[in-house]
Amino acid sequence: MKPTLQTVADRVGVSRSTVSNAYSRPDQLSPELRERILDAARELGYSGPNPTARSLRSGRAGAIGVLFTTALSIAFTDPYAVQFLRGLAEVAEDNRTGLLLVPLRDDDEGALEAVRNAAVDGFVVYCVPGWYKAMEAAWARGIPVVNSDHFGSLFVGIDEIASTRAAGEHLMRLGHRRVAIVADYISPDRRTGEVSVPSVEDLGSYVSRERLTGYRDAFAAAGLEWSEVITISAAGNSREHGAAAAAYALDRAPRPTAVVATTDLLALGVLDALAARDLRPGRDVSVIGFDDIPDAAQAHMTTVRQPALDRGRIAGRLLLDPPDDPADRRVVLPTELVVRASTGPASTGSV
Amino acid sequence: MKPTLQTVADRVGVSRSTVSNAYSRPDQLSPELRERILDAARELGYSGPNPTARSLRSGRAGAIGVLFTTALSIAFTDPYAVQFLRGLAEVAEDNRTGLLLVPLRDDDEGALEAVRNAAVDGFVVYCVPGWYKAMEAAWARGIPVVNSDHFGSLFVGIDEIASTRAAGEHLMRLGHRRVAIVADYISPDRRTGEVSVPSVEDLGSYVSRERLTGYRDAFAAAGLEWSEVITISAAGNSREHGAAAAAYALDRAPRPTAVVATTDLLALGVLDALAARDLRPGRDVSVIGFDDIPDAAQAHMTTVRQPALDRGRIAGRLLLDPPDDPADRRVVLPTELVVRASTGPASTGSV
DNA sequence: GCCAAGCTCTGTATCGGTTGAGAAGGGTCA
DNA sequence: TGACCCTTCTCAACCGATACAGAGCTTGGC
Repeated sequence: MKPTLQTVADRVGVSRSTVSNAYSRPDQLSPELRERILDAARELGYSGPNPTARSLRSGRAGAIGVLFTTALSIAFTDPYAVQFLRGLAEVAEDNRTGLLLVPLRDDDEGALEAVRNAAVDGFVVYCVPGWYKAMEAAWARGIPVVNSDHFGSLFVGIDEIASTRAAGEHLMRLGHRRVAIVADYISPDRRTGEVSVPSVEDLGSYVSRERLTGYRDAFAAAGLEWSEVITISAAGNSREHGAAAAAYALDRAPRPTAVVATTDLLALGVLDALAARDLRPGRDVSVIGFDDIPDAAQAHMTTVRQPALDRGRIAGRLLLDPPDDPADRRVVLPTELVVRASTGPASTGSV
Repeated sequence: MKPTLQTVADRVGVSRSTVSNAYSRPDQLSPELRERILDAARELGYSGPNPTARSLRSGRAGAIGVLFTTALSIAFTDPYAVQFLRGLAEVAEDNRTGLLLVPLRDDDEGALEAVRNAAVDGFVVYCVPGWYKAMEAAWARGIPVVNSDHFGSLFVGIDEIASTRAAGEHLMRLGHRRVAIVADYISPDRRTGEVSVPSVEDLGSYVSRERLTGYRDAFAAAGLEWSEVITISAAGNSREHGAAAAAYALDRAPRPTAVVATTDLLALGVLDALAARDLRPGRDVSVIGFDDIPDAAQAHMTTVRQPALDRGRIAGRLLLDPPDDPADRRVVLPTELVVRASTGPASTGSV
């Protein structure tokens, strides 16, 4: 039988409360008694109060739930995601809180159960497209949730629309009129290939929806109809998927003069696809990404910089100490268009 | 006030147990009553049994603790680590279990508390060098621990010594006699630079200790004294640190004809350092890594392949269902020396 | 010398469920 | 008709701790 508080209490001849205090509120008892208690505990092999029991009584789980899509590895493969997580972990660490990764299965029922069963003080929704019911379940738990789409929930993010609108305007100023967009999560079956996105508003994924909206608006302002823009679905957010998707843009005639992507990882894949075809970024085809991960700078890629680390940190703070004022519950961080060599004037050359 | 089982029970007019059964043991009550209960729950905004309370009673936390060193981001930056984690997550998912990342602070006391406070069913020790007391605390919890150094604990790994011995023999066969080793966690203050490692056995990090031992043995068998081998500490396991460390080997005279590293990430850094000096891998200087991450193949780098995904999977299985037979509690997976272009005959040229 | 204030420690209620024994009611079978 | 069983639900104990009120004893101020 594992020792409990009571075991130790009996051994020392004090009450259970006193042993509890020895661990949780050292100022509540004399140092000598505390020492005796800790000695007895050591002797009995008692390694401190049971975390679960403590959680139940104190009402604090000591963990933040992080909801993931199925592909955990993909999530960790994205430097942006890792940075976000790191910011989150930093704050969690300072608050003596852990990070509970909740892998969501593909089947809805399993995902719901996972969310309902997670012993956490709050959830961060992370790379989870809106069509998962899991977000709903998280919200139903009645604990703080960062970045759900629910009204009144906590939010930290950027002005996605304005960010890509700026990028789009940059492209329009350069004279591009044949443009392709590579995006993740815009086809429900998650395949790679050209898809028709008649109304951006109906997209399930928040991020893709907003980023596409920004581009659409910028293009519209310059007189480029959305229906003329080629939208290509990538099966996942990775360099390889980006390259595969880019093929659908680059191998058609007339070839687009610009290919933009909703993430840097996808955009790096587009650059790979250019290289494979001996096309020069910024001259033959302009490319824009999103996030500004370290590799983007190395690749001299134009992109939108967003503060990933800060996003994570703020998500953590919002969760662990939700502000009362509704205005403070939504934080919008600034972004910046970083122009590098991968964008240039539209090539007027043939095909 | 949040609704509880009792709230729902009162509403429907049944006992608390019955409501509990409605969620956890549907076969114990009539379908109609169950429906009525679930309806009432929905109406009251009750989202299922409190996970913490359930854990307390049932004795299952529903999470595996993953102990990390401080730099969470570093851990996620290593593709090997990500693969391992992915294997673990896969098994966890199948067992309706989450992954609790426990960030360990630098100060011992904080780390201990984090370990003692984690509501988990077991721990996986992950990139934690031996000098952290946290491992001790995990063991003291009396729950399964994978890969602690304790006798009788669960273990999944590879024969590190034999792996690097094979790599070392490969190097010896090629005639190399001026060799440098780049390793992480071999200097307590974690700085970059040449360090003296008189006795490999005393190294705190299990992994570095074993891998260096394998090389030492292979070198010794070929008549190369350990004291003649240059050992260089890297401040962390990353490409950049690897490159920085490599400088201490490459910029000396006579220059070593081979530089081996304890991880692929470090070895890739060594290759970067070679490139910066216009030295040809495999011709001017031979390089060997460890892990065989995808980038290693792309860089044509000789390395030791270990099954990261399987390691994660098996770690998970050991933890969630520890075998009774002590023999089954230790799993040693096979490795393979993958010879690529980064190793070649020792260059006999001047300096 | 007396009362208030402080310091230590105890007792009891409670956190929100799960569990196994058993009660009530209806049906089957000889 | 009575013995027996099955289904459906209730009861009371328990999981391992924390919170809070208050008891007993020392101190300190006046």
